[in-house]
Amino acid sequence: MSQTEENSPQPSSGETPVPQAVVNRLSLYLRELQHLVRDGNETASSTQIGKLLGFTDAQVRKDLAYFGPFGYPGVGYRCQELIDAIKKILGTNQVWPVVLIGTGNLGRALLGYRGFGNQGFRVVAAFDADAGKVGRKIDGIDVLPLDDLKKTIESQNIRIAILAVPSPAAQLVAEKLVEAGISGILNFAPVTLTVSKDVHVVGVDLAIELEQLAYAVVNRQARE
Amino acid sequence: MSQTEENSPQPSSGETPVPQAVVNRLSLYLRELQHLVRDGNETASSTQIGKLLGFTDAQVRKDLAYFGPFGYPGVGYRCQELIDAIKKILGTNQVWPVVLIGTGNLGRALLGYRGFGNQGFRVVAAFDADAGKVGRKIDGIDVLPLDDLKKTIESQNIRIAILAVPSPAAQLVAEKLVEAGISGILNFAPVTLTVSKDVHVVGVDLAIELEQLAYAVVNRQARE
DNA sequence: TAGATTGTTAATCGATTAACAATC
DNA sequence: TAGATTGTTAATCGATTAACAATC
Repeated sequence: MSQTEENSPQPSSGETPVPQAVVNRLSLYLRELQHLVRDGNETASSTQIGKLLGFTDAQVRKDLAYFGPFGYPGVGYRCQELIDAIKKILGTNQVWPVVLIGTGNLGRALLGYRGFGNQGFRVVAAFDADAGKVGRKIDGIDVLPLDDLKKTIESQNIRIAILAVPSPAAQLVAEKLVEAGISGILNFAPVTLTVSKDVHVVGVDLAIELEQLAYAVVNRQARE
Repeated sequence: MSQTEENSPQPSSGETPVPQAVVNRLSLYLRELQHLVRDGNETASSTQIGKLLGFTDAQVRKDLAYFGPFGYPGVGYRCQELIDAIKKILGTNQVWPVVLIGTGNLGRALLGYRGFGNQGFRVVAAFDADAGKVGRKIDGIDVLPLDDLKKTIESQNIRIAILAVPSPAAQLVAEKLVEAGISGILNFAPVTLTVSKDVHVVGVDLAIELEQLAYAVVNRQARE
């Protein structure tokens, strides 16, 4: 843990803030670079990276340059070095303990999801309002009662929560999370959460993702 | 089914294409309007809708106006009417049959997810490469062998697939889907899929979503 | 009518791309 | 050195916001 902002390579406050779109692509660069390393590549140029992701080379360079001069003229970017740099920027060079609320269908799947661990996140506890589910272990993780939320979050200094409860409960649970000191919520309930400005919410609405596909298919837009 | 583009209210090709960001927000408007109706609201103004979602009133009006003059000056938008209009635009005024590939942790959770049905999607079949899983029924849906993919997709005229297979298999399965005639893929594998330009891919990478949260938390950006 | 709210135009703001000197 | 590729500036492009006449 210890996700403090000390010695982070982000532009210090006061400078141009990094656009959200850039931070999003940063995660994609990271993922792609990890694949490149796995395939045995030592370096990659902005053109190569861009081709893989469908971006222009200029965009790749500009995005990365927000955070520092990582590239080597004439050579490109050293993959592993850039991976380490991006992880540090995103804060995933260390492991974040996270809690999961809601052990329904989706919650249980998320508990078993291996992708989190690979990228610097570890679900340390699960919570459920249903007394019948409390006390179980799912994929080795204890299911605790909601009453233990604050205690757990405070004692383990947890900053991020995954919210996978039914829609009608989402707002209330979100408020409990904030009250317990959480600063980031990954919300799977298809509702807009209202939280104070210093709490960050990323929403994943599976139906919305399908709707976007439906629209694209109906309008048969060829990409590019 | 019959997701043809006949009598859709989208701007006919040749006119200004609607920005992707607008289509994304359209889904959010839909979701919010459905909540408003559930709460007994007959009409809503652009200011109200914007407040709920954190957008300006001007943006709400401009977004909606891409698709037609849905509002009533002095009154606002009639919620149910706008819901119906947006559904038609997105293509979800009819039910889309979809297939799911991969019945691991995540795949099974998606099979049980109720949110799809509410929004115009129905999973009609699941597929798995593992012969041991084939033949089962999960949440009432048959698990079929990958060999049946093309047959199923063609016979039921399926356009959209949900891909929840392990990363190493994703690209290959995606190619099979495209070969079978799929035009839209909701991809949960943390890889960039390479498909022909007329196939649409929406990616959901759960680790990336958490990374975005981590960045926001580390940089403790107050929103707004 | 007066009040509310739309659709739309013009102004602003921000993000992407192209181009190129600097670098290895 | 020649070739490749960066970081960055300026130009372009697109999206958001403000303002307001038109409408109910």
